[in-house]
Amino acid sequence: MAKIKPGKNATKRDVITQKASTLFKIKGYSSTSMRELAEAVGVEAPSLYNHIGSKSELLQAICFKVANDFTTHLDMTEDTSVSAVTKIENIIRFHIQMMLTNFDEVFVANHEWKHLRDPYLSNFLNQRRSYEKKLVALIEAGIKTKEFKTINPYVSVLTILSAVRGLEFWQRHKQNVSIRVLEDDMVTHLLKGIIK
Amino acid sequence: MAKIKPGKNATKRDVITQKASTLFKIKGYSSTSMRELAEAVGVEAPSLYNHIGSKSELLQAICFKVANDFTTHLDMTEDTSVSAVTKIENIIRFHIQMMLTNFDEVFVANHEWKHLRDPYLSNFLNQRRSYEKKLVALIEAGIKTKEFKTINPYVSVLTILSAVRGLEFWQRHKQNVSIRVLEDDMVTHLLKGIIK
DNA sequence: ATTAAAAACTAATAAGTGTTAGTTTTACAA
DNA sequence: TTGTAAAACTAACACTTATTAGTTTTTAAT
Repeated sequence: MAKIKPGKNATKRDVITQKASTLFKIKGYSSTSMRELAEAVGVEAPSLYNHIGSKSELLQAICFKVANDFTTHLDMTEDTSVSAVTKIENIIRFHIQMMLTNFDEVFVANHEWKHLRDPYLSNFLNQRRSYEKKLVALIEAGIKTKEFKTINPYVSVLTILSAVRGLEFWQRHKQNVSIRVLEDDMVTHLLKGIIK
Repeated sequence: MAKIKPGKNATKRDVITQKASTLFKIKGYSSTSMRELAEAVGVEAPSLYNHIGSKSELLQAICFKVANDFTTHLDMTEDTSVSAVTKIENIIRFHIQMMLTNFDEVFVANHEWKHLRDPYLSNFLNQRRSYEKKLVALIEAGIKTKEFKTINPYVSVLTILSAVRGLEFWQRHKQNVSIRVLEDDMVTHLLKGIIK
């Protein structure tokens, strides 16, 4: 009785991982049982272990998939020859797009990474720290070219990353604001402020 | 053997709640066991129940304490007769101060509210929604008086609240940026942007 | 010193956890 | 149609969970 039906280019493991993302997002990693996950997949719990190694392996897969996507995009952006403002704008827009198109995975990577165990926990934190450092360097470059105000670059990175993360909360209000307005207005707010 | 020693104006229940805040912040609500909490307090697990009703009651106390603090401050600010800019600035600064002085509780309220059970879950979400609405109204007022750009007020509220929440991540980097610079630069970034 | 309340303790319970072992069923190529 | 590998199943394990019951110890007022 092979109940798990993968889509065209998705393995059964992918299906499980995707359902796990949704459940981890809604209930949290610790509060999601393998029996619940199995039910979401349409299978008994032990059957999952024909496709995955463990529960924590699922969390690892989700977190590092997201981390790698962001790192890859940042590295690409660094190599383009555009102004610092444009680079930052591109990065902000990429974050917004990721939040909108891969919501569950990004949410889990943002909230449940603390349940990773070493060495994965350390790797994840190192990767994130490295990502932040590159962003700080970008802001510093923009300050040097006088594109940006001379505010503390780390505070700006913090402000930008956090604001973008806040799109988590936007999900519930989708109906009132179009994606276009949201993206443009958030970029405007973060680059130019709200004061006229 | 009365091991729990409350401070001057703190009941034993307060001590337990505070330790719970710290543990819930570090490990998450679901991953924190009553045995762990008891150990942190210096007592056996069942002894906790002489002072509290249940684990979930602790989460409720933490979440609503924080929610009420924010609501109270917002209501006070609404009643002052200053410009919209000043009101928003005051609110931003209050959020930053709360993040710095009541970090554990605020963190738990921000991250672990999903483990509340009804009717507390609904109450909490309603209170938060109401808070956001008041903020939106403040931004709208500022747009009407031409203090603010005409961007979507909900997006701005989202951006501000999320940016401030991001101070969670700042904890680790305390050494590099002073509280004063952090607060001022974040306010500047959120009000005036980063572009010169 | 006696007493009553408060708060600690030990022991236990019922439910839920991730996971393994062993077995049966399914899917598919020959 | 048969044989084989993949993947499902049931049963079970060892452990942890929040919480209750019942008992003993501590605290503090008389």
